[in-house]
Amino acid sequence: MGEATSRQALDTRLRILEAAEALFVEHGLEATSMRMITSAAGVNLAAVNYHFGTKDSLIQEVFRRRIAELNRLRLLALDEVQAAARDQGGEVRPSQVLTAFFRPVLEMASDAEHGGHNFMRLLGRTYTEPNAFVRQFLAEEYAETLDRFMAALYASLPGVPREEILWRFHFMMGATSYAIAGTDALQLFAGAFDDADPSRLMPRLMSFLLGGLRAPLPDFDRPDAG
Amino acid sequence: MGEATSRQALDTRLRILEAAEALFVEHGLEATSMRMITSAAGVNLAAVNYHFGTKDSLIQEVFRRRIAELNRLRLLALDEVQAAARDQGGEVRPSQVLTAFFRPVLEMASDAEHGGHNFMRLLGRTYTEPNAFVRQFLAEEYAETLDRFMAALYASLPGVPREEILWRFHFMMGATSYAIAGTDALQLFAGAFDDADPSRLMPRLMSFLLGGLRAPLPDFDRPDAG
DNA sequence: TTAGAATTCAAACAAGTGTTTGAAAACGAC
DNA sequence: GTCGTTTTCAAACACTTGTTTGAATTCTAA
Repeated sequence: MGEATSRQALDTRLRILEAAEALFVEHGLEATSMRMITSAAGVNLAAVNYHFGTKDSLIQEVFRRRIAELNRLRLLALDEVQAAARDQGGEVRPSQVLTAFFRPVLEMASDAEHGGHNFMRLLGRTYTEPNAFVRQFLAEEYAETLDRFMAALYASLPGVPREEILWRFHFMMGATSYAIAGTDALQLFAGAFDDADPSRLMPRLMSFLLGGLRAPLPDFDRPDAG
Repeated sequence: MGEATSRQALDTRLRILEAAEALFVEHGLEATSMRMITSAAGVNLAAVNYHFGTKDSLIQEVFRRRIAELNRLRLLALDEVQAAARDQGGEVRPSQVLTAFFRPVLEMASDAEHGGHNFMRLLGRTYTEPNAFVRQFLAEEYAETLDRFMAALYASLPGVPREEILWRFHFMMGATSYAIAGTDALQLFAGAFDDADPSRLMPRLMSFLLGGLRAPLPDFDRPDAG
């Protein structure tokens, strides 16, 4: 773009990003071709390469802008609960840390107006994405945010082995990923989710996550104990 | 194959299936080409089309044979706990239902000898697979097993709304999927899993899942309650 | 050993892939 | 209006994709 970028050029860039995002959700990264993207966006085929360089760079940009916003909201929420705890001389509770991390995801996922809705369905499955460069890039984007949240979670659960907290946080991300995907992706339970009200998803998921986090620690000598 | 199938032809079929499985795990379904499969299997390019028809049929067969075995083990385990409960005049406990469903997955995933190890990593992410025909096919393969397990879980949790049990089971599948993927796939928590002993994964996951299943039901009027 | 089916193989097929090119058009500042 | 830059466009590039073909080979059963 260089020095001057016309309004129309910005528009083209944006149309490509949003068309790509929607198609990535629907068909996956590999199965979405440049021609599918450009024709959906109503722009010339060469526009992607002109504005983004390569398809991989476009993929990267699709993820980058949404994750940046998502992590901004997460860290803002964490700042707030930590400040409130300091003011009251108390400690941040584990549930507050979880809420700060997972609420922004669900809110973006259930927000039909902005494009976040589509994207969150994409993000959930990208964690296990085979494409190496996507994985690498995603890990980098997440690193700082995860560090801060894990530190907060460790502090809120003194005495609990960090290894266990880490694993449980990992499990929680899986549950959340399916929570988002399940609202409109594959229906393994065909037509079974009668009550798929997105506003009820958050409390549903939060009570499950908290239950899992607070569960008795595993006894490695009695593996089947429940 | 028709009337006679030579030992060598069966061998070719099997080599293709196993090469395809390994490559699907590593690169994904779309990104794995016929030529990658046949050269990894050491067979001619046309062999896939000869033995399986199309690439999609091959994909289907890769999933079918593993899922069939997985669900066989699951239903066997469920039969056992249900028979034991009948003999003792008691009821099946929720933890027993969960163990019957999730233990076979983790056992196949941690079994390095048979090919199940690779496959489970693939299965976890296929639940959110964009490819429509794969989703459709997977839902069919799972239908009967899921019906029996959900019925058992409902029976073991009288008084709990089925809608909530369904959602929680859905969350559990997500947590399990990440549990398997996380042991060797993307390391969002870079190098953080010091203790990735597969034999400890089962108790770790089970205590988390049970904690989530037993969590207080969500209060839709106080969404943030924890 | 021989007839017939099953399987393998090299080569080619049409269609689709991401990317590049160079000319045409649209733009913003003077 | 003019100049120089930015952006669009149609066309082509080299390459990969899944699949098909027909001949050569291997197997099985009589």
